[in-house]
Amino acid sequence: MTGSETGMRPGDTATTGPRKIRNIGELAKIAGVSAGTVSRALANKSLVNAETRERIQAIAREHGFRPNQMASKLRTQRSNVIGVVVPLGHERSQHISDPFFMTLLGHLADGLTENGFDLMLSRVVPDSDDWLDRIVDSGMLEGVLLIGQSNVFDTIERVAADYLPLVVWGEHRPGQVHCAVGSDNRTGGRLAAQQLIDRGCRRLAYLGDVQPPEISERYAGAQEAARAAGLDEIDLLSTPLAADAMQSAIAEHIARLGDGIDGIIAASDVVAMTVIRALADHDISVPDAVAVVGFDDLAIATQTVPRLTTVRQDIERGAREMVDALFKRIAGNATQSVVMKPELIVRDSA
Amino acid sequence: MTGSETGMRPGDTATTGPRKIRNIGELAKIAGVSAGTVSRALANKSLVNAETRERIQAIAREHGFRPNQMASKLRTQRSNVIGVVVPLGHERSQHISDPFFMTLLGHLADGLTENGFDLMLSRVVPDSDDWLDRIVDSGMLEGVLLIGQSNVFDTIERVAADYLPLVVWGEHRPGQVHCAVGSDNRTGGRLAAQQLIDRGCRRLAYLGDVQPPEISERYAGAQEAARAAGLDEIDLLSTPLAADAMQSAIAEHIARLGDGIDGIIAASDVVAMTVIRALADHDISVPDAVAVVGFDDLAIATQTVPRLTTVRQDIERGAREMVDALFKRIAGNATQSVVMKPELIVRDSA
DNA sequence: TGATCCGATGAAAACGATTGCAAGAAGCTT
DNA sequence: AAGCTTCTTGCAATCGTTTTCATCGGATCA
Repeated sequence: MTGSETGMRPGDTATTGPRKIRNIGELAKIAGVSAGTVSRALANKSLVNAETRERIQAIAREHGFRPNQMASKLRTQRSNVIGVVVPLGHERSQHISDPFFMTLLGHLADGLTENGFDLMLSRVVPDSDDWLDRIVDSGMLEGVLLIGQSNVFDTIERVAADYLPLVVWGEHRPGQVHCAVGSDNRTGGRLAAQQLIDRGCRRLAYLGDVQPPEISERYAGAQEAARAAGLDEIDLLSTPLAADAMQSAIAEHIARLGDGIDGIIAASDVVAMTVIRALADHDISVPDAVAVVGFDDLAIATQTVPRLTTVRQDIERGAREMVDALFKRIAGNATQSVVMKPELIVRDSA
Repeated sequence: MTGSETGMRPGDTATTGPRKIRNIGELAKIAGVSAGTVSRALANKSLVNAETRERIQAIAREHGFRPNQMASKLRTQRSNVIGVVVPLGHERSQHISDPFFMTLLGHLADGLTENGFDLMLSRVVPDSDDWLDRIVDSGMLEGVLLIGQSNVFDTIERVAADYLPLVVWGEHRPGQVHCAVGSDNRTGGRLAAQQLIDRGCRRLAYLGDVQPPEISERYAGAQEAARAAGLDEIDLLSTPLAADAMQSAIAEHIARLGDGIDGIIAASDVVAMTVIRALADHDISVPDAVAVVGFDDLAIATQTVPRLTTVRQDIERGAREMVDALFKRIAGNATQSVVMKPELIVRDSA
């Protein structure tokens, strides 16, 4: 591409030496003005004469000079950085490679960059109990987005009590302090179970880890539906959500499935996919012998064989809601939690 | 939920007022020492008397005070932040939700946090041609990891010429300036094709987007194997790598597959999975009628039906190599590119 | 003509930590 | 008792911007 052979910066002309400008003061000297003027010129403030402004910007461009952000952030007390934090409370290795999380992260990244914010990513193993405090008053972040409540709901509540610009993906419990964005998981769980019941399943099992509130609500919802239909209690086959551990756990569950289970509710699409794979290992046909419902409606849900019947969360909208709420809170206005209606998507697995 | 009603910070005692300490100077006043001493005490320097050090730390803990990072970073000229950048050159919407990328990102996050670095994530649509310059001399980053060369190889070369702490995931071309970590994609492509040839396939197709060097090398490698075996040229069925566009493109390719193609080489596992799904739509059995080989060996490769035969890249090791190389470069030592040997993993799809 | 006002610029004070240097106190040596 | 370390600590400069306030020339107004 242009200039790649000479190693020039994009704005370098052949005439000017590439001597680096280290700070606004040096540039000021070259331009024959004061540092203040340079600062204003580079920020495109109208206070400086249009002509000098352009001259200064030209010099900056030629030398590939960009003002030091750290100094700027320090002076203005605004970092334009949002922390996106994944608490790995119940599972050390989960999540960051989890497609659901990735999808959400992608949309968050879009929303934040559109608004001129950078995104600082942290995976945290919440040990010391002030993990969130450390993040919140590191002085680097304008706001924090938390992905999932994991098993640290109470910590979140405590911190949210004095820290406004915090928005969490997860469940909203009545009376909770922190602003959460998420789906109505209980309804979602009910939808999943109902679909199985409607297609004639009589004995259901739930595969997931009920530590995170989102997941346990889904289980509770499913349980409600089963009860309402006069079915037996839904078996809870506890399943870690981290990819590797999940796989073996599910394999075991399926291996000793036996006793007449004909419908499986999976805590997520990833679990559902793994379940289907495990069932295939035992030559159990889906959905004929056992029907399977997922949760999330990720991109992969349409790519499995058979395609997943699943409860859809609108992740893109969720990301938008999180970003919106965060900006309102940064501006100083509290916001309500957002609970989105989940939707059952019927495909082939149930 | 401890303390959530009173809004106390974790270390607050009941006796001290929760009056916030704003900076090191105020803390110094409270402790009856100078700011310098506080700074040293909080940094655990041995120069301060052990007793005063503890006293100062105790006060800090009580008031939940943490020194302002921006000021610290400005003064020390070290940010302890690494930029992880995804250039979306050829496809605006790809990647960040791409499981391969996510997996790599997860391992990078681990490697960086273990070393006490934060991770700043950017998706960039390289338009203005100084996108990378902007990132590199934003003054916020100690180093940059680039995920994928996309179609911006030349820009990377130009910037890498004067910016040492830059490591890229991707292909290493002979004589290239920038340090890349990646697989031997040509060999990988050859392995994939050879597997198909060995099991008797006679007419092969390649599904992928050949703009990114990694991908085009895989195609080239496959082509070599086909040629060596005396087969026809491998059809290149151009396929975008962004999830949504990919799906429809693949559906179309498969729909008019017809003419005797019996082996498909997919640019990635995600492509392979989508292909298998599309084949199922046409009741074409895998691997009997058409065999499919993927690339990456992601977690999903073992979960599909049938399981993917694929060319494995060791992503975890790749992340480690990237982080190691970056740290060496931050320390001022140039590093060589790392080209990892790919490995064929035979499962059920070919 | 003198009083205002305006637009453009410079000087200097923040922002909040870190750190080299110097100095004071103690302890030791001779 | 003078001279030397050895510890601790304070002072003040520094990192590089941003922004308030003052200034100054020139234009406008009465």
